[in-house]
Amino acid sequence: MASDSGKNATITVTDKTPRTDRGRRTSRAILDAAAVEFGEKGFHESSIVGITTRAGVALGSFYTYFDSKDSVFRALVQDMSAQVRTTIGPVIQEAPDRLAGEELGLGAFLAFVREHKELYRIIDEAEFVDPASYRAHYENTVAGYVTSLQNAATRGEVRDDVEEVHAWAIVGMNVFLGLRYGVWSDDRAIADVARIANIILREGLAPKQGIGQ
Amino acid sequence: MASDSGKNATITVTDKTPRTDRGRRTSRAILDAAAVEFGEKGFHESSIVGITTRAGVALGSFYTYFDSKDSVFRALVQDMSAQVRTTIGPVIQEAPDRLAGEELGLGAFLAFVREHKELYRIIDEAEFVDPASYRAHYENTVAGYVTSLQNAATRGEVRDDVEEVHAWAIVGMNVFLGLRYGVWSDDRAIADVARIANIILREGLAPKQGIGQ
DNA sequence: ATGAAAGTTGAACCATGTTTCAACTTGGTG
DNA sequence: CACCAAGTTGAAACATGGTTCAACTTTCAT
Repeated sequence: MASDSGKNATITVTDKTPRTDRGRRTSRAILDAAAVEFGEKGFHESSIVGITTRAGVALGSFYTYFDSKDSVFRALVQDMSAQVRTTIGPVIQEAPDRLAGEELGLGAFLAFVREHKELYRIIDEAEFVDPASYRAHYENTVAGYVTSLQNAATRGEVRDDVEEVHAWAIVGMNVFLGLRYGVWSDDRAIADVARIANIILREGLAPKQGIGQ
Repeated sequence: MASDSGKNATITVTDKTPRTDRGRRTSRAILDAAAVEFGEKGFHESSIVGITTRAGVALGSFYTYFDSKDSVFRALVQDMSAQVRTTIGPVIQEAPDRLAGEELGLGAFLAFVREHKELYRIIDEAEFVDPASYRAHYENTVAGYVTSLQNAATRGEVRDDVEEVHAWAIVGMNVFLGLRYGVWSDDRAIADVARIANIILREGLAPKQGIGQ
């Protein structure tokens, strides 16, 4: 107001947000390339040159849109974290009840992981590259689970003492099943894995009771 | 036999194994220091200088016993992997039945993790630094679980269709509980966490049945 | 058309940290 | 006591790759 004349105050926001379409395109290209590069070689083996080469832009352009190697990685983690939530969440909601939702959700998760092995790796590596995001990712996930499970409890769909520990257990289960049957190998049908895991959640590992034996 | 004369064939084994007591001592010191350094700063933030300084030896001594930074890390992963197995295995065995063993085992695991947060971190980071060892670690763990569960099944202690998927689910559950309640925070009593997780394994999440409701 | 803002470029700078190596010390053996 | 293998040392060579920057091009509003 005082020292500036124009309508558009020229703040020193050396914001790295692209201002034109061209910029947005390049920025996107770099982000996508980074996802591929990080997913393929891991954070430390990856290089900015590798990223910009994949993206088909010059090295320097990277710094037009990102502050550092860490910062793209962080951006990516946020992105993936959200993507997972957005993909799986709705699937769980649609199910008739929470436990059925759990099976569908795991199925969707496994499918998603198989389709995006890179994403998985990136989130996992965040434990070391960007611990805060990693923790945030799982704490958010778990928080969502707790709420959703407790709602289900009021509807009598799950035991009424569900709490955080249950949520962490389920999430851990799913994450490992994702690693083993999603990332490492496709040797088992997604539906089978999801079904078996779901039986654990429904009945536990105890031997079938009352069927005679 | 043919070309060598002495009793002790002078092979060119530029083996880095220490030959004297002094050597063994130094080697141990370096390995221990490496465990601390890696556990504290992670693989990539760690440096050889950091390790040798902690160990109280000169930089060069490192290369008397190890080939590279990667190689100590690998040695360490093997070590920890074995340590976990050796600590937890017996605890499970001692239990009256498999499901009880699972609860005791998880308790022991949580205690172990709290006592050795570094170790946990090292094994986890192996996923990126030394993927083969990481995978081997968990595949071994799971293989042990499968055998042990199937034995339990023949004794009627768990459902008789237990297989790999169940094992991965349990391991994943335990790993995440270890991360959350062992590494990240001590805010919950180990026994409580182990008990709740065990109830999941015994009964699942379904609401208590037949108690009225 | 034209000027300025936005975007692009890649060589050069720089920091970091691994690995090598030749001189030196230690400790035990004949 | 002399000798030698084993061990120790840390300065220097070396490699890698993140980050900067000043010149250049494109875009678009006036």
